[in-house]
Amino acid sequence: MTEEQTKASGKQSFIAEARREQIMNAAIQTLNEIGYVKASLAQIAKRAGISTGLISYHFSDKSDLMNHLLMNLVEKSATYILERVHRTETATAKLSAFIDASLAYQGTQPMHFTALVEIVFNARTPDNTPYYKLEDELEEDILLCELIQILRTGQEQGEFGTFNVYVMANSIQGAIGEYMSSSSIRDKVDLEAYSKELIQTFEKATKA
Amino acid sequence: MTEEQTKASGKQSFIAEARREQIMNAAIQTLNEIGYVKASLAQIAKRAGISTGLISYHFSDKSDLMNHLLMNLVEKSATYILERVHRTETATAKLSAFIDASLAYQGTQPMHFTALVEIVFNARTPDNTPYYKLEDELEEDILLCELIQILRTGQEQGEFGTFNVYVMANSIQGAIGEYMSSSSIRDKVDLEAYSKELIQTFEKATKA
Amino acid sequence: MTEEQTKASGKQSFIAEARREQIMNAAIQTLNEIGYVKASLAQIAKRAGISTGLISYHFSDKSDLMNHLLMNLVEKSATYILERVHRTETATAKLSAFIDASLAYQGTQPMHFTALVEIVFNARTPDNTPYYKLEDELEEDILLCELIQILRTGQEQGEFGTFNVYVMANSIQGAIGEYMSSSSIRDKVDLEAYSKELIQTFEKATKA
Amino acid sequence: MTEEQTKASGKQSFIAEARREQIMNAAIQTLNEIGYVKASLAQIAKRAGISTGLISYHFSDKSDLMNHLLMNLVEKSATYILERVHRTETATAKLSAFIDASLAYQGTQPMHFTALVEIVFNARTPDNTPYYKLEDELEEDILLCELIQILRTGQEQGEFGTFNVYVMANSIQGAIGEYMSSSSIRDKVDLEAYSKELIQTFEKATKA
DNA sequence: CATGAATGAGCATTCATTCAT
DNA sequence: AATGAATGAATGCTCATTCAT
Repeated sequence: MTEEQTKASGKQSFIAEARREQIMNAAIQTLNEIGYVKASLAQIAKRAGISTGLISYHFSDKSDLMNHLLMNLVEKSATYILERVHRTETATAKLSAFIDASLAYQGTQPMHFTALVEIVFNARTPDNTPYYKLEDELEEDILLCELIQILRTGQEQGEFGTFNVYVMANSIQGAIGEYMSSSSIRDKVDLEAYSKELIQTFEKATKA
Repeated sequence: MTEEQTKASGKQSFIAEARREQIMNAAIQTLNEIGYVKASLAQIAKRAGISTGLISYHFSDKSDLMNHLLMNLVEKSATYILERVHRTETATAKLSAFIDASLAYQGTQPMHFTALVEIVFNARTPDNTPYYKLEDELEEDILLCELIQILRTGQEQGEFGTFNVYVMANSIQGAIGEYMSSSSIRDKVDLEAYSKELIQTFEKATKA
Repeated sequence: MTEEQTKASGKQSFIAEARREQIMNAAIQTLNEIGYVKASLAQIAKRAGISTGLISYHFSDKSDLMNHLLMNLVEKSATYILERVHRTETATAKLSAFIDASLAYQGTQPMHFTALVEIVFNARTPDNTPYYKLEDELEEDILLCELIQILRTGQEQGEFGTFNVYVMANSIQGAIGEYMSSSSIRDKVDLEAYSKELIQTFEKATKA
Repeated sequence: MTEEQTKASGKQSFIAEARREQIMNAAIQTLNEIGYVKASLAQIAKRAGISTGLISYHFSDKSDLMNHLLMNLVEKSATYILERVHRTETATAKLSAFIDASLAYQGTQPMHFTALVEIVFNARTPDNTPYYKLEDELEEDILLCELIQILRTGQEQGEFGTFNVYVMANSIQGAIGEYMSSSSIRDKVDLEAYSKELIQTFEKATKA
């Protein structure tokens, strides 16, 4: 590749990348406003202020768009959470940070979380397997691995007692996710209080 | 109403009810196979072996069908779980029974659970509010109330320590639900083991 | 045919005739409320308080129902108008009576007139010729013939001047019909005043 | 707007406008051939040689298409008639011109007239009020106003006698319209003869 | 890179009609 | 005589996608 071509393609992919970003943001907005079922390319295009065809130009498919968006959302949330977890030292502190950061991210980016839920619970692979039954190569991968690692380390270093790390990790994730899915709990307990309570709950559950 | 009329209308509504049941079963199957987004009336009719128009004859709407199905599924699971909970006496036993029965129901009726999830996470009210952000008048209502009641009674009778019952109830439901949504945990831990571990986890978390 | 059979079939056709009458009345109501396009058998049945199938039982076809209704309406209006025309003697008086009775009938039976208009301007023969372009065997037949006869007699007896009787008859009918089709004129001139004016107009137009 | 933009948008809307025109012409043809009731988008599309979806692309609705067509037809006929009326001077001449031009237009554009009748007598507002009971903002508006104005001026200037202008105008329009609706008169009297007779009829009826 | 035009398949729904009861 | 159940075709409409410009 010549230098000129590099420049050219560099510029093009910059523009293209900006456009893709714009489309994905419009998709997030659309998913929040009308949900996955009604989130047609036309609706997304309308919110992006562009033509429908342009989405097809930048993404090979509707599912391609949704996959890219999903990866994007997963990556952002994982980055946010892991960054806060890695600042701490002990397993107990890491666990607290994990719970706190997970909930905090959902609180600061509720549109991102809703979009993620809409995709995970609606999108399916070409052979009709739903994403929520796959959960490989997704957030769960990275974040669940981290969580398992924290629990395992805590057990090895005597901070935590004995329990099945997979079950515990799964429970923690379920408890975190449930807060966002259920509005009834959000009406009764605010995010900060929920976070504190959850940390206490799992400190008791994990302690030696 | 004369006896004859009773017979006649009884038979008629029996036929109609049987057909509605058949359609709802086909809908469960369809939701499992291809998901809510693709679950068109045509697809459901195909699986029921009937014409599309007949669904419209028995249900005023597609949303009417889905709402009836949702209520049906919620009712069945609640009946199953509560029946097992009510057999026990102490709060601790009730909590164990609740967790165990919830997981057992999902284990014996995985298609029902998937269908329920598909509806809750995809259906929306006419003003576009997703069902999963409503969560009133749903399973959560009855079962969550029961769970909260168990926790509160346990605290009053000194079986459980102090914690926010709403947060704890929510965490328990999240931990239970996560097992069905995540196939990675099901590959590593079987239902019975998961149930035992989860009971231990929340016994520790709730104990005085 | 034995006497018994006669009785029986007489009773049957009496019941049947009553039912047909009921269905046609429901059809009139339906045509007034929602118009020909939306006047489905289901809508008519709903207003008659019977099942859809019963209409199909009593009328071979939807067009059969509409044809019977049309004939019925035409007959009723013709009877009403001709009865009043025949009471008078001179051509001038007959013409006045014709105009007055035509408008009076529309005034006393506006639902009948609307139903008639809805059918005439919407129904079509199997080969797609619209009824309003046929106008044979219809009201126009009987009433137009009468009108032409009145005009012709008037000319022969020197009451009227020379003019093309077909054109004059057509104009009179158009002027009468327009009053019911156009709400703007009904808002400005009431039925009685319109009738008087119209009579004067055509007295001037026809006089020797 | 720059010159380029003008050109571009001009060309684009030209293509779109041509397509809309084509669709409306196909609709006229369809209304003539099979009538309003059967004039589905599919039938119109078939006659236009395009896909059904393209009609939905260019018109928001079926009623939108019909409304645009109606306005189009009304405008064309009004332009034709008024242009001929405005060429004359006296009220008597204007009245003759009005009658003659109205019939002539129907004679040269019989498909347009039929299409107009089909729409007016079948289309309904969203609240089910038929167009023929509205008759505001329609042909009647412009042409009826002109007709009333002619009659009023004729009376003021002593050309015409005393009569209710609304009733006379309504009668004239009824007499004109009836010629097109009734094939029996068309079989007996040709357009030109009818026109002459009608002019004479209303000259007598209006004269001082 | 971007658009608007266009397609054809699919959607939920309604329809006239038939038929067993 | 009358019903409710059932069908299959047709309706208006939206969709993801393609393509010339």
